[in-house]
Amino acid sequence: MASRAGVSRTTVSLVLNDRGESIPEATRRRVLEAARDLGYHPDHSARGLAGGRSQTLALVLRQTPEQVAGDALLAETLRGLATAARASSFRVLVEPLGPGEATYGELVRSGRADGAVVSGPLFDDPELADLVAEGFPIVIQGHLPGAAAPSVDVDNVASARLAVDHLIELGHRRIACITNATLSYTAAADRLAGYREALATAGLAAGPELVAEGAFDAASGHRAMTTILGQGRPDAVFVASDVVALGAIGALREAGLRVPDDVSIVGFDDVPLAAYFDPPLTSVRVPAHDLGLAAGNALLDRIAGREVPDRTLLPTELIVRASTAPPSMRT
Amino acid sequence: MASRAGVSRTTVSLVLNDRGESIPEATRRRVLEAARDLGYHPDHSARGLAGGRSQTLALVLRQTPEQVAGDALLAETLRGLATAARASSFRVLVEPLGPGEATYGELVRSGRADGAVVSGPLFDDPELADLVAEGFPIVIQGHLPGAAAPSVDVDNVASARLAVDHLIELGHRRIACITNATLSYTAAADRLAGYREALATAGLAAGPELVAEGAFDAASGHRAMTTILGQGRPDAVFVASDVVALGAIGALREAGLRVPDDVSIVGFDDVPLAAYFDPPLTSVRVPAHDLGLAAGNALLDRIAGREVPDRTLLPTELIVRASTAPPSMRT
DNA sequence: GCGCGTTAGTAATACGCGTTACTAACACCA
DNA sequence: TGGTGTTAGTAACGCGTATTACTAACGCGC
Repeated sequence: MASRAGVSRTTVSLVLNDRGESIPEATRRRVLEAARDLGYHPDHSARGLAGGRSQTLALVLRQTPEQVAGDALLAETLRGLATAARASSFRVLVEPLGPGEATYGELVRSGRADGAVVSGPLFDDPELADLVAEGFPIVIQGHLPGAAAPSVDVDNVASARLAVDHLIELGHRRIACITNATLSYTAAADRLAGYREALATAGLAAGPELVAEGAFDAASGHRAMTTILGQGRPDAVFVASDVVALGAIGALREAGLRVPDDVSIVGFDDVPLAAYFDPPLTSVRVPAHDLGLAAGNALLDRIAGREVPDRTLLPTELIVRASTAPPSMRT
Repeated sequence: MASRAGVSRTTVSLVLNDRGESIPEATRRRVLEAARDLGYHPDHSARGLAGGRSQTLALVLRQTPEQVAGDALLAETLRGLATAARASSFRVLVEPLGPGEATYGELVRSGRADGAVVSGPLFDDPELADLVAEGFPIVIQGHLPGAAAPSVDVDNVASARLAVDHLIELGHRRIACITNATLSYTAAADRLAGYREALATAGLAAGPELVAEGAFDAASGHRAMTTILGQGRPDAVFVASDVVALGAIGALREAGLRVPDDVSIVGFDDVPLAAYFDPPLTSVRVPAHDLGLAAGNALLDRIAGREVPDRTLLPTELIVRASTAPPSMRT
């Protein structure tokens, strides 16, 4: 113990935690110097035991490995979360859950983490409900209808409208949609709902032949686009994921169609590479870093016992690039 | 304490840690049931304090925020690391370091983590040397010449040769190279060295006008390609990063050149989207998951006091797609 | 059938290392 | 001399693990 440098552990503790109102500058400095010289850092486990806090936030990834690998925004979200955590001297523990593993409860129950941000598919997650019921601080990243935990997300419905309205304003009429995932994912369902709302508001048709489901990766976008093309060529397509959109663009190219001359495309996420797709992709920018930051802050608030809004929706922004254009004159 | 269910803490500890050779099945079951009913999990801090272990691996990211955001393989590596960790009931703490922050030492010194995988730029990292000197288990992901810690990486020189040899075999003679980063990054220098070796072996020229530096992102690839084109058109280009390659392809397209008809391109990393670039990119596949797995296992070995090879190099594989083809007959 | 060494099964106890009351020592003022 | 701060130390606690200690029950010899 650094107390070897002249004082008791109590004093050391007080100084190192800035609780030393009553400690004169001289003593304080002595302690600080000794700590530095010895490279002393209070043992984290001991602190946790004494204080009942681990100063750790868990990030639970419920996605499949493939989704995790393909999620271009994950790193950013993680950075945001870590930034929020560090501002309160917390750290982030990442727990990627394999399929079928739903055992992150131990993390919070054992006090390994003081709370958790849960991200990914959730609809069939009894563990989440248990933990929330037991009063553990949990924040959902994304949206889970009916969950008792606060959630942080982008406004998927409004964002999709943003994208589709852009296509409508350009003059497109026959607008298709490729979802980012199966509709059991609320994000996918919400984006599709936004698409439908936009069409309805504009009085445009939204027949089922204009909608196809993607599944996170480019391959699924390719398939979905092919399906849609098989039922007639749309003027434009709203693809609810940039990665899926890349596959869709490939399918269009193979069908001999040009983007945006023949078909306009809007993506979603504004992945770092989107600006370098061919053509550069018009997309809805998701503030990934802020999402992590907001989730982290919400979780820290819950841990501190503060009130947190049930639902936090971050704004998105449409980034217009070259994949969208007015319909060409040629029929 | 779960001992409320009939026995002493000692017994509980023995049962829960499978140390109970001398505990009859009946008692064992009783303890297990009580623990389940109460949702009891031993307090992690207390265990850490008693055992002197936190069962935590730190992943320290020394990269800049932009590099982290653009690193398409990070999630995979993290997954691999987490997989290795969990197999020994460790968890992973991620510590993204902002520029100028070099203070991850506290993580290990305070016992918050039992060891660390350090990834990213390292050449100016005195903290790393200190920690290694103090005997903390550290594994470097990547390569830092002169560091006293074991490292895990792909064989960048050999991998680059793989890529360039492919171009040579196709019949290309004037082969350019765009690095993935500044040459102060050993990975970039090594890949460039591999390129040069391949050319030298084949007796081809490698003039400085054929080499340009990228810097992690697509924009830098665009710039680098433009520079190279300004000094004459190459037959093929080895771009030491898929992301950078995408920018380079864009520059070629803008210059009116077709890939692979006019210029062949080989990338590096085999990012998930590479197969959907236009054209699908020939690339060197980096086993990101295995890299994380290997780093994790090496670190766990060090923590357990086992010997670890100084340097582990994982093999890569060339994935041939449509961005490379023999030189066209037209001059 | 008694005494005793064994062994099995479980409990008691001593840490580990901080934090946080609470307390003691000392100086100074009234 | 008693009051009042100031400064720092003592002791209790948090909750496991590991080691030692104990208590039955058991086997065996006489």
